Amino acid sequence: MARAATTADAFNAVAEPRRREILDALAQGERPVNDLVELLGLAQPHVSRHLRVLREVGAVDVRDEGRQRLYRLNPQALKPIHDWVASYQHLWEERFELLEDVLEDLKGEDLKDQESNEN
Amino acid sequence: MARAATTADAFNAVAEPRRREILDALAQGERPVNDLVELLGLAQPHVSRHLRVLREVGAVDVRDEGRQRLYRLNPQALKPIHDWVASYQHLWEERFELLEDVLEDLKGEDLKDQESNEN
DNA sequence: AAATTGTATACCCATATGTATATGCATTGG
DNA sequence: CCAATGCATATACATATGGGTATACAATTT
Repeated sequence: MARAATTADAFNAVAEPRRREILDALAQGERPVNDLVELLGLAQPHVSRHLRVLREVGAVDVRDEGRQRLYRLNPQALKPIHDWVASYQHLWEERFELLEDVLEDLKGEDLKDQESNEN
Repeated sequence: MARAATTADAFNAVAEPRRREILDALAQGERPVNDLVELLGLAQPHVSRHLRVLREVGAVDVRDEGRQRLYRLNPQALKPIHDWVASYQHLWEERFELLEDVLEDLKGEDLKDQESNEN
């Protein structure tokens, strides 16, 4: 077996820096292909290919407008990635959590002043 | 040019599901290779290879303990990924934010007559 | 020292990458 | 209806993946 296809999932699709650039560009709004060609400095066929990959994993949507194809970001496709890394976030922020634990303990010992505050 | 090396950065390293599994396992604590072999149901050489990739991108650290090698998660290596996706988070949560705004407005205007909800 | 255990590395293979280049196919303009 | 424009797809190529299997190496046990 070879490496998983770039179209296998968002993780693979987004591993390619150019595709991240494309998504970054589309985060600012819908764009035709040639806009991206200029922005990335890549040949048009390459951009089209990258867009195809992104489309296949649902990271972008297309819309036909005359002879242009307008690509639009579909951010929800990135959510699985976020969900996965987010579960690690507390690990690199452990120090803060420990601090919070301490504060929690302190609060527990004399919490007669406050009762509810949400964040 | 072929696809970027899996060792190019955390994005590429983590695109492989088995490597994510390994990290998930290590999130619960230091483990020797054979533990992971059993956990993943892969051949030992493959696990060693995956660990090498993860080591090269700094996602894991190793420690020698007798004839075992204990691998440990280094969560900070995942931070760049988190930082990148996090910048998109507000986009897929926009709907909720808008909804919250609306609710806020409704509450402000007449907060006695409110029970319908949207989907 | 020899045997055993725990890992790492070497080699083979099929696959699919990303870039390059050329071509195909709509849509719009004359 | 023909040319031009905006994209997509087809083909060619070097690379390196992940899995398999065999082997090498280090530490411990005997």
